[in-house]
Amino acid sequence: MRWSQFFIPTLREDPADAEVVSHRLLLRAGFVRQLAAGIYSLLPLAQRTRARIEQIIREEMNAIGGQEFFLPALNPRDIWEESGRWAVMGDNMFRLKDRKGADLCLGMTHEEVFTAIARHELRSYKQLPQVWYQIQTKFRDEARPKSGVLRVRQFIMKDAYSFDVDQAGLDKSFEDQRQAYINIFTRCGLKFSIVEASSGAMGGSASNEFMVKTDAGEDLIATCDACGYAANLEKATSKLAAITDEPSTLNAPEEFPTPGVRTIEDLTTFPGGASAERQIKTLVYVATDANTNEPSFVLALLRGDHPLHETKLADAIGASQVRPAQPEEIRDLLGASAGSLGGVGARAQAQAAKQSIRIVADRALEGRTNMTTGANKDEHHLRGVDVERDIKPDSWADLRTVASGERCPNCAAGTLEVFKALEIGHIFKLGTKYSVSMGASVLTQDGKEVPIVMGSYGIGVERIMAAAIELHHDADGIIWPRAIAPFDVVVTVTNVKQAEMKDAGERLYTELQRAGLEVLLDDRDERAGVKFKDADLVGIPYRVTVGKKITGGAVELFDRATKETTEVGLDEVVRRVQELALAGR
RNA sequence: CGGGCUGUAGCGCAGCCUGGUUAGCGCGCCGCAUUUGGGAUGCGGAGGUCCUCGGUUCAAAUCCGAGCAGCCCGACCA
Repeated sequence: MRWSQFFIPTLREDPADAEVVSHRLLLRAGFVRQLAAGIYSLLPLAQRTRARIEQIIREEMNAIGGQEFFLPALNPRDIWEESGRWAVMGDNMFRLKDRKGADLCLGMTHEEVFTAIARHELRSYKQLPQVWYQIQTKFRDEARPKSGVLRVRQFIMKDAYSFDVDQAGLDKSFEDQRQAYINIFTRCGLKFSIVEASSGAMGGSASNEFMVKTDAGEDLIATCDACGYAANLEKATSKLAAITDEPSTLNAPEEFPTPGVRTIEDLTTFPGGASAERQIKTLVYVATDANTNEPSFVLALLRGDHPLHETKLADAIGASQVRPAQPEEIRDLLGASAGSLGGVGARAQAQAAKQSIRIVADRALEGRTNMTTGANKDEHHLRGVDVERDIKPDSWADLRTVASGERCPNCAAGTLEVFKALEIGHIFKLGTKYSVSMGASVLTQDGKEVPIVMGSYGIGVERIMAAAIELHHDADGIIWPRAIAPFDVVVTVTNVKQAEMKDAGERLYTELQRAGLEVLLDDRDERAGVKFKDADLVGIPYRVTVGKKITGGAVELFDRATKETTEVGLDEVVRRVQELALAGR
């Protein structure tokens, strides 16, 4: 392409609304323009990068036997009713009606459509496994689109689905996808972590997220450099130093007045109180059951200095969502305000209020004795509490949020660090959630009908683009990883009015293209400085500068990443660029 | 959905509080000249429903009301 004819609307100044780096640079370098909140147009440069990313994805998907489809984005209501997600998706789903008044939606993901195909066409174990994928537009009516292309309402996703006859088959398909993802993101020049994650409303058993560490991300992950342990904070655990409780002289908890004490912190300084590690934190939640949608009360117990992770609580009790109880709800239930709550006698209190509660205790409380907690009576606490003897939790679960500096759960020496991260891919073992609800089954070798065991695997294409920028940029602009740059090399003619330079640039342009490279020829009648600035901003990995040295048969080769310039003879520049650029593919 | 902020030329902004000639600045854009290796200089020029609707007023970018849109924080997020 010739720059003079190619649409690259670069901006000199930073756009006012762009805060995150990738957003700012995608706008400034002429890759995208915003149409509405969370809706972006990809301009020709972005379209080229997108095509390269998609090509890498296709190659890796095909390498594990994936077959490419293209499904409709416009979906009828009925399949979403069958899976139960017409209701579950709530306001996040774009809905519309056709002329007959029938309900339609725009696809947020495609489990339903792929499963609808599978149930009609897959009959026998002999047809399995199948790995189906597509690269397609997804629609999600985000409550708050933000951060440029990172959180949007319309985006491109590679979504893949595997269909197996049994769990062992799924394990293999999942592992294939995992390896393909590693290849894809590595080829795209991204440094990433694979973390254990909660599968949430997708259902299913296991899931891995592919995360890029960046402050532009919205997730928090914990990683251990020593052993490579990595988990989303909604799953992460850590090793705690053991606490030895002093034996209590009490056979039962003893109540004592604590005027003015409203928090764990207050009680640590209260005469006769207790340090935070020796207190039990009692939180009241209202949980919505994932199956029945019925609300119920849950008491979550944690060590006084440990924060609750709500997703862990929801996962632990099979709730689709949890919310903190309102102050009035708490008073009706336990007869006291937050600040004086406790698990001791809580069941009886709730029963008296004609409510039932479930008590879930964090594992850090296992075996703990002689602790202090609220008495369910305002400004009174109990001391000498033995968690198992006096509270008898219904279940134990990991509920606490880990923090930087805690010990790795997976190795002896490591320490956890918590980082902000951006999710670029997510793979799920779905199991039979959709095949059962939508009736997709096959016959096994011994003639038994079994639901197909499914997996679901997604990659956000624009997020790869944005993550690459978050990771690779400097004060002058983007530094594209070579494999996904919109062009391999830009030939910059410093002065197009000088015939010798112009001609040499044209010749190089042709020769580099013949060598199999994607080449941009900067043939604009601009000053050299403008062209250098633009080339840096757009982030093309290599620049061949055709300038005054052309009279001596030499040009300059500029490396965008290192900013090093080397003088190269005209006769060898094509070979040099070819070596460098193709090495990155 | 709660809280905060913003809407004036393609982009970045001033003007608004305290209403009053022709709405201004920088960048970009067009023409000419001189320049030509890191976002040139001079001269000339084009470009505006001041977000929308309604109200107050002799007079509204400016005051009042409603609405719409965008950004940020939070809640939410297959």
